[in-house]
Amino acid sequence: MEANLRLLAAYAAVARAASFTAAAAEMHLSQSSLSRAVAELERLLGAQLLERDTRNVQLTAAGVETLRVAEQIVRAHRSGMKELERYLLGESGVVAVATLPSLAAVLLPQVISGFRRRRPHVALRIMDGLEQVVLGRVLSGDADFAISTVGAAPDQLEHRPLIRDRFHAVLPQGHPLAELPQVTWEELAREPFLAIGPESSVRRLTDAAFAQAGTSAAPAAEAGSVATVGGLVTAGLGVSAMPALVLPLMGAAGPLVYRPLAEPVVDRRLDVVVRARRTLPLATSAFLDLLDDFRRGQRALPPGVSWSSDQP
Amino acid sequence: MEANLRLLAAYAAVARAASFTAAAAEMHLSQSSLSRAVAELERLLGAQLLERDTRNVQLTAAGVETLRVAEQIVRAHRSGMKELERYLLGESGVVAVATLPSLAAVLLPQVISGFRRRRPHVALRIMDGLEQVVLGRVLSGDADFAISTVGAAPDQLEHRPLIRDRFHAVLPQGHPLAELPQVTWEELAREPFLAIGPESSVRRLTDAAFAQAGTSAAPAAEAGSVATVGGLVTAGLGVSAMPALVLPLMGAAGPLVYRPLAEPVVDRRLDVVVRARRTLPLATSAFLDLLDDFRRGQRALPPGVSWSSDQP
DNA sequence: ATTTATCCATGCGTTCTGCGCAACAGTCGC
DNA sequence: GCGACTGTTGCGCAGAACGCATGGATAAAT
Repeated sequence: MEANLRLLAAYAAVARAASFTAAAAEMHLSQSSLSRAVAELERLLGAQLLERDTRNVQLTAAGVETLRVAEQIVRAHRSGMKELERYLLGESGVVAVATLPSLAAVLLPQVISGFRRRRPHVALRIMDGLEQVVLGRVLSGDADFAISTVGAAPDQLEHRPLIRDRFHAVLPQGHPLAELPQVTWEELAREPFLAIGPESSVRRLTDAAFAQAGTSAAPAAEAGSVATVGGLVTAGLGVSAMPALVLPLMGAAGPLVYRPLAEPVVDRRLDVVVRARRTLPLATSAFLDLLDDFRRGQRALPPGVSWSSDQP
Repeated sequence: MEANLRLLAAYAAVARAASFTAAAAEMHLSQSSLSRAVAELERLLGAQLLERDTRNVQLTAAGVETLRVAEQIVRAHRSGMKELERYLLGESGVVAVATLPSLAAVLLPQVISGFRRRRPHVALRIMDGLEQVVLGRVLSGDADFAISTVGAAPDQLEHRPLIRDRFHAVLPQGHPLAELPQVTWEELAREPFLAIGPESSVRRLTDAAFAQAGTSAAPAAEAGSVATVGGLVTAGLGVSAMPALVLPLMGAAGPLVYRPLAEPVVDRRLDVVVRARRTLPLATSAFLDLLDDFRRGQRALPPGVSWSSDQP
C-alpha cells in the first residue's frame, strides 16, 4: 500500500472531472500519463475505481471511497505545506525574546506594536530575567534572541550593541546632591551606598565605575530587586546608582530624585544577543531588522537612553 | 513547493532520530539516500532544517516546524490509506440493501445479525419500497443490491433466485374455505376477491395464477397496501391471496385464516438483484455470500417460505 | 599524540519511474 | 459509414532514486 501523492492527486482529478482528458488539462499533464496513473493506483489497491466505457467515466463504490480518502490526503498535504511556507516566509510563528525586566517595560512595547502591524500573525513571547538567565535562554534555544547586558559572552553567543543606558544617581528628595545638575561618582561615593545584589549586571557596572573614579563604595546595604533599593533610598538610608531605563521601576515607595552621573559617564550597554552561526527564523530576523531600523532612525527614547552608534 | 511524501517521510525519520544512520536503518534505505533526500528538501524549502556538525544532528527552528508539519502530513497519509484498505477489505463501509417491505421484517434480521457478528464495523442501510422503486435504487446505485421480485428486468440488472414464497388464501374467520387444509385458485375465484393495487408485484402474480387456473377474478375491491387488504378481509368483504412472508403484515385489524393455495402451487420468487458487470464492494459481497450460505444451508424459514434451489 | 570508530556528504554508475508522442480501439452523433 | 472524441498502450527518453565506495571531519580510545 504505497500509493504516493502523485497517484492520489491524479486519481482525484480524474474522478472529480469524470474525465481523463479534462483532468489532464487541469493538471498540465498528458492524458496518457493520467491513464497510467489511475491504472497503477487500481493495481496497487487491487480494486477497480473507475468504470470506463470509452465514452463515460463513472466511479465505482470503491472509487467513491478512494476519492474521499485521496482528497483528504491531498488536502492535508496542501494545507500543511501552505502552513509551512507561511512559517518559512516569516508570516507565522513565534518570536521569543529574552530580556532584562527594565527593558521589557520601556523599549519593547513600541517595537512590538510596529512589528505586529507588519506581521499580524506572528506571536511574541517575552521572557524576562537577570542577565545569566536571559543568556541561558538564548543558549538553550528557548529564546530566539535576547536584549541584555553581556558580561562574559560564551563564544556560542554573538552580540552587537543596541542601546546605551546612562547611569544616574538615585537620591532621596531634599538630599544636598539633588541641588546639582549632575553628580560625580566620587561625590556619590561619599554617601552611604545602597547596592543591587551581585547577580545583577548593574552591580558589576557600578563597582567598575567607582573603581574607575578612583574610589570605592562598600555598600551600606544590598537588595535583590531595584524596587527594594528604591524603597531604601526613599527611606533616607542612602543613595544609589541605576541606568535610566531602570529608574521607572524605583519610585514605587515614594518620590525620588535622579541626576546624571559623570566622571566618568557610564553607560549600561544593552546588546542584541543571538546564537552564533545560526540562521534565525525569518520572523525573528524581521523583528531584529525592525529593531535595527529603530536604532538607525534614532527613534525617540527616554532621557538618558540612547541608541548605540552604527557598528563598522 | 512540491515536496512529496518520500522527502517528508525521510526528513521526519532523520529529524526524529537525530541521526541519518539510525533513520536509514529504520527506513531500510542507505544513509546516502537519506542525506540526499534531506538536502533536497532543504533546497526545495529554501531553509536549513538540520544543523549537522559531523557528530550531532540538531534541528533548527525551521526544522522543528517542518518536522511538525511533515509528521502531520505523513500521519494523514498513513491513516487515510489504512482506512481505505479496511474499506477495500470489506471491514468497513456501508452495505445498502433495497427490498420489499415484507422481506425487511422477516428475512433480513437473522442475516444481519450473523453479518454483524462477522463484520462489526460495517454499517447496514435498508431501504424498502415496491418492486419498481427497489429495482430503481439498484440501477441508480443508491443500493448495492436488492432482494425483490423481478418482473421485467432491465439488462443492466442481473438476478439470481433466492427465496420461494408460496401464495396462501387469506380468509376471514369462519369462512367455509377455512375448513379445508388447502384451497385451490379456482375455489378462491368464486369468492369476492380483494386485490392489492396494480403497482404491487403480488398483483401481477395473482392475476397470472387465476389465469393459469383457467379462471379470472375481477377484484371486488383494490387497496394500495396489504394492511388495508387485510382489514377488508377481516371485515368480511371477501378473500385475498398473499405470499407467506406478507401474511404477518395483514392481521392488524383482527384474526385471519391462511391456507396454502394449490392448483397450481404459486410461489413469489424473490431474487437477489445486482447491477450487471459491476464489481461489488467487498463488504457487500460478504453479505451476499452469507445470504447464499443461509440458502444452501436451508436455514429455517417460516412455513410456506423456502430457499430457492441451487442454480446450475 | 596517534589511532580508531563513527558520522554525514558526495562522486559515480545502475535501475526504474514518469513522461510525452504517436498509434490504436471503441463509441457516439451526424 | 464517417469523422470526432475518448481512453489505452507501445515506445523511447530524461531524470529521479538508489546503493556502493570514498572522503573529510570529529570524538573517543590508547
